[in-house]
Amino acid sequence: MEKSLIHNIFKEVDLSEEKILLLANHLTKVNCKKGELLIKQGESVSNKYFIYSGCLRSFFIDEQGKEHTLQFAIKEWWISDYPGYFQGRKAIMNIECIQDSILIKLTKNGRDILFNNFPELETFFRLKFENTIASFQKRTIASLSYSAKEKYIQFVNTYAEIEQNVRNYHIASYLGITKESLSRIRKEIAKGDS
Amino acid sequence: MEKSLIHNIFKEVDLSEEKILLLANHLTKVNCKKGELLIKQGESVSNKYFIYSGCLRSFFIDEQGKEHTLQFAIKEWWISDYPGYFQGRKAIMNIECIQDSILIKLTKNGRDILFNNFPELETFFRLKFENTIASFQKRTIASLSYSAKEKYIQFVNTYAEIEQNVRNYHIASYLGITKESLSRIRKEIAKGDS
DNA sequence: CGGTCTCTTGACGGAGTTCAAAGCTAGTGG
DNA sequence: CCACTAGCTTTGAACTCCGTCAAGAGACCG
Repeated sequence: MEKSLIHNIFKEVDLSEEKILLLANHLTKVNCKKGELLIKQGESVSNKYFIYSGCLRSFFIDEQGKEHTLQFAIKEWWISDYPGYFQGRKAIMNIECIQDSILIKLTKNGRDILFNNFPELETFFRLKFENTIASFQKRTIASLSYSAKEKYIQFVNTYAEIEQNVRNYHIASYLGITKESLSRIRKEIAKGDS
Repeated sequence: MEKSLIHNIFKEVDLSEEKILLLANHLTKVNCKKGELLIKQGESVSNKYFIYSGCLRSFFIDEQGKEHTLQFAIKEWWISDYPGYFQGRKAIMNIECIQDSILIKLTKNGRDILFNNFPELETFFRLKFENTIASFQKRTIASLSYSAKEKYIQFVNTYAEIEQNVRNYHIASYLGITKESLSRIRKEIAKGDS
């Protein structure tokens, strides 16, 4: 894989030539078309993906067949089914490509090898994880405390770039409301702001 | 601090005498009475706590003065305000001792020193973080997909030990419902099971 | 154009909230 | 050992937000 991509992914890490080579051997570039499913609920999970460009989402289908979006991921984010990737379980969610995307794939094996040979990488991922956990805490607070309208406003403020790239009904399913409710909320906000 | 406690905290790590000493220098045992607040919303966050015995919870107070429980922590769990601890922000939540507890405190400084001198510890915490992230994903799925009754049943099944140690109104605020709703749900379940 | 996907609108229903009051329970002191 | 209190839980009635179902209006693409 190209060196420039590797620098793009591991911005915060000081990389020797040797380590770049090591990384290049364990990362794979993947082109992915809109609509493709990279991970499927119930199947085993081998990879984690870095988004170089494009947009993905993870979602869960419940017993009634309803979709619930867990996460959107745009450029420079990582995405996977974490119970599957970290704990070796079957995927509890799907990962879907919602725009043509260029991804960098890291397999579980590759990851183990890199962690064993490359302690800085462990620090790199630990820091990412800390930020992820902090974000999850904030999202949990939002979902416990805010009304549908407040959640939508916070979403737009926090993820303006994502909001422009995804369908409204995906946002609704991320916020835990129906597309009809979101439509009414948007109408109300438009009215109030004019 | 006692060596036995250190083994209890870092079960998965192979510890040399030297490293035990290093750990002992940076961990502090804290006795904490029911009702004490260890971290307060809006203040800075210096510590992370391992629960040796007892029970804590983290909660957030919204603009209307309502409490929302984010997490319970019982023995062998870690707890803190993560946006504060990881990212140096002011605490967005409170951490309250809900039973007389014995805690092990790890300061941010202590943590940095330990990470620099002790790579295995970085691995130890990375693995903890991975599990935390996987749990957050599962909780997010639950909060998006399940009815109040289903969430309560899942909570009882997953955290039976916690359920016996905390007040119902704390559980209600963890599930995102009112104490009255939880009371009605419990009544319904009791009726249905008999 | 014609079809499919997305967003909007309306009427109705239901899960959960709110507010107020009463019933429990456990701890405290006489 | 009982009485009192404070904190917790339960119950009821009215209300509200959001979901459901169904239909229509745009928008996009071959």
